[in-house]
Amino acid sequence: MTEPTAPALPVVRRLPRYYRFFSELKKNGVKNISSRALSELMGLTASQIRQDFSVFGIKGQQGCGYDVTETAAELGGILRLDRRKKAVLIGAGNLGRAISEHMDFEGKGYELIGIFDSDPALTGTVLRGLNIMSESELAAFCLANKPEIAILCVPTEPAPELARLLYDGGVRAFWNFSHANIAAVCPDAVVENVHLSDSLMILSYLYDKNC
Amino acid sequence: MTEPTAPALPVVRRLPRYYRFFSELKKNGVKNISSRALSELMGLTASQIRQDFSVFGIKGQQGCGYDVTETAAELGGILRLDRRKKAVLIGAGNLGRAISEHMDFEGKGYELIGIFDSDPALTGTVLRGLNIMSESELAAFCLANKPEIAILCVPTEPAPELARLLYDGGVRAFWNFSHANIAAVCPDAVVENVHLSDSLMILSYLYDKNC
DNA sequence: TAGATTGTTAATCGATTAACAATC
DNA sequence: TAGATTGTTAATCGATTAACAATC
Repeated sequence: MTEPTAPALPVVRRLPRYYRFFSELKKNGVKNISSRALSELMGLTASQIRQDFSVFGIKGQQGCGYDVTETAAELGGILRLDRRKKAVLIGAGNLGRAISEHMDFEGKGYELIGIFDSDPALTGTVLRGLNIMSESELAAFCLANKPEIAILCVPTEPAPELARLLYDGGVRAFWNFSHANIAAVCPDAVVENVHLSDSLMILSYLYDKNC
Repeated sequence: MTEPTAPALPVVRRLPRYYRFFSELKKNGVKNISSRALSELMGLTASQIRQDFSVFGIKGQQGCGYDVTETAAELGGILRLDRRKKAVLIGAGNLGRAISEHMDFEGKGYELIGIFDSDPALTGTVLRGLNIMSESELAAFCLANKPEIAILCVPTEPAPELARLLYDGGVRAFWNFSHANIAAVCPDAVVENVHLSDSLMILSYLYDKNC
């Protein structure tokens, strides 16, 4: 009896993009699309699309492709955008403020329930309709409100300790903008890293190569 | 006579991380490190590190590993962090403001020389020491100042047109935070996409799978 | 029915890992 | 010299692509 293997990460990482394209097609009133037509739109091979979809049991119909509305809903369901997730944001500096005001959390099932910062000057000021709290209140807040996900917009140095505090408060998912190794201090938590500076360095490399 | 093949993209994407680790080691006064010790630090295999380094001609010494200072410098050179690059930022909303104030551009060789926004209310206000300009001034600014790189912090809809304007003004590299397909309208430009919302959706998937 | 297109299996391609002779 | 560790080649593993029978 073999365990059903989890979908490969490269496939998972393509899901949000599929979701975006199907949402867009739906908005444009497109009813069906073949893997062939979608492949041209997305710059993938039709084979890969069919292969990816089969991993998640997304079914089309021979002769007329995939139902746009149905597939969009399935992709959203696989990504669990419907599932309600309570989130806290740690760090209300430039990045934290931008993330809190720029992202469409609700559209992805996230509910931002608390914002924390170590700077006393920020405590009590309002961001996205929430009073910024002191990091000293974090542990008690977690116990009382049970957030599941934390967004780490703090510098690399304080990040591991804060992550551990959140972990001990029950948080098991981190959206990590720092360079700290969160996985190392939070076993069996999931960590999605966003390394903006790495991305900018890669651009520098690619640009120069291109010249 | 075969063309020397360009380094594979997965290897290139690991370079900034190597650079960060070597910079850190250097800061900590570490003189040498073996691929084995580094592999444990970074969570990679020693084989992969040696393989990656050999792609870029980074040499160690049998018996005592890689010279930290030297390797850090080589990695920085490969990433062209030394090379001066003039950049413009398009879009001074939440995200644009955060990026402009949060990122260490100088440390990566970037010089932010202009910020643009379509909102007349923002025109003339100061951000990172620069007067925000109207997008109507963009074409003339490019002709006069020759930026090489643009940071796109605008919504998806206006992004392609703005990118094309920049492209016509000589910009050949885009750090793209929108969902627009910039490559489609800017042939032979390099595009590094940052899709924050995709990242947040992946976290949602991974978290739920983990439960 | 005939044409289009899926779902899946097999083939290919590329990336990672293992092994080891060379050598500091 | 002996031990450690590289640089590189060969083996393995995994992901992508091609092919095609099934079928709407």
